[in-house]
Amino acid sequence: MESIDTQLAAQIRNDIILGTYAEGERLSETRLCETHNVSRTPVRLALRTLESEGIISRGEGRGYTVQTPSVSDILQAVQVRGHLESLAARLMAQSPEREKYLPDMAKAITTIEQLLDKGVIDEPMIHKMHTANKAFHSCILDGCGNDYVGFTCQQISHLPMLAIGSMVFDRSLSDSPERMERGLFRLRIGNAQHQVIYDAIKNGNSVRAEAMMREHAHIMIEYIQTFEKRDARLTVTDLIAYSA
Amino acid sequence: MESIDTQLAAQIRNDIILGTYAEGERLSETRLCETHNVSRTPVRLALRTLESEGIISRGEGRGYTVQTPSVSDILQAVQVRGHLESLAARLMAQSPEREKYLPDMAKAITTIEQLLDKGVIDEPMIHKMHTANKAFHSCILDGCGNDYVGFTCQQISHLPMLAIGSMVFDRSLSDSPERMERGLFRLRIGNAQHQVIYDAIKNGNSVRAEAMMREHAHIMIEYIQTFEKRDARLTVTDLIAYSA
DNA sequence: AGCTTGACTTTGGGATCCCAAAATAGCCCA
DNA sequence: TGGGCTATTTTGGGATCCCAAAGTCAAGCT
Repeated sequence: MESIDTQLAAQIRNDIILGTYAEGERLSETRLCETHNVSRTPVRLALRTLESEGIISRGEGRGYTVQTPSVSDILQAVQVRGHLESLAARLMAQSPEREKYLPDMAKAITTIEQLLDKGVIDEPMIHKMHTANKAFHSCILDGCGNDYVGFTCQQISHLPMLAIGSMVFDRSLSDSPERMERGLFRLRIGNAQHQVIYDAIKNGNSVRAEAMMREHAHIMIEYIQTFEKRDARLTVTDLIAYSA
Repeated sequence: MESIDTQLAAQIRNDIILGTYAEGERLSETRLCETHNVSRTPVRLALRTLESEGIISRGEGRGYTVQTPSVSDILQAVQVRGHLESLAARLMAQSPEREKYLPDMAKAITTIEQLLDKGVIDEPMIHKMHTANKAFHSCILDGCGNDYVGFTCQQISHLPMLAIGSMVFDRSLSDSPERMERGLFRLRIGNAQHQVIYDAIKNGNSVRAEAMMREHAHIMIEYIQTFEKRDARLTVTDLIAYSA
């Protein structure tokens, strides 16, 4: 059982990300107590947590002000995470202990390959893809030997699309076969990059590992930007619908 | 006036970093209440803060366990920060709004140059150096256009040597003139790198800006490693004494 | 009428209390 | 004597209370 303050933090975080509160709105402890039917103790702990996440901020005077993340914020955070992952890839390629993680990485690549060979993108497939992708990326963060890379990634992982191994799926691609094909193609490119990253890390080619991971991370940014082009009014809520 | 929980968090953090608590020690809320003569409310808030900083962790069961950072941890965190700063330098070189920060950066470089020309390293000089260095690095983090770079840097800035603009000074260098000269030489190299980074950012040369910032960050790591070579039993406390 | 000042209200920080879960220790039975 | 079960104590989560500081409003003064 999770403690109330953790749940509460999750709820409020969700509300903020989904835009329930207005940007810059001041939220008071007592109000949150009433709306969520809890006492002030867990509320205060939850607010403290959210403050450290940067989702709310304790400005001058009373009360916390809401900092609703925008699509542009998400893109920025994705860029930071990608950059950190590229460091992780480089470090792992130089780490003597990388052997331990290589089998899991290879397995993740194979799993993704098999999923793609089926040629369909549906909910269970997306879920399995996400699991395998997460496994692959976690291996690199864990195996790089620098705990702070993973730690700093964690610090922004509460944002939408920023959990480790998050992927973007165009939900509209099941509309037409050609779009589906395009979606699959993009995912195949992603997995080909996984393979290159894997080989580079295995062979100790740190420069190539870092460069390819950077490119790999860049794919998500570009993909999100295509969404923005398609719909200039893209919201964070839309993005969540696109993420796994 | 700072709230009690903030002070308390700072105190406990300090105690942990200085090694007052044993690694893996379980610290209980009630105990901290007695030792610091406060009630449990601020203690709980402080522990929450420290948990989000990764200095303590809430493992299985009761109580928090202390995670004393080691010299190796500091080195890892410095590496992460350096990598993030290299991203910031690249982004700033690509940002159209970088103009605004260029004068302050130039000024910081000039200030450091003038301080170095005096040829002495003493406390007030170190303090001024730190201020100017901090100004330079803050400009890049602020001017890169990606708020999350600075944010993630903040997340590890509670560790020793990881505040933005932290510098390393060999306290033993005032012993002999040749050591002093060597210290000055190292600082001059650092400022020369500042100049290169500044030029690269100004001219929009993002590749060079990133590469030079990476090199610049690497200097601190190497320097700390020379301390380790000199004294294999180097502690975090020693490091703090070396930092500005 | 506008400004100032003082009373009242709101709100957040801190302390204390209560309770449930967990750790511990002791006890009983095989 | 050892293993498992229960009783006791410890500890942390949540609620409530108190107080001081900040905000607000209104009345009085200029």
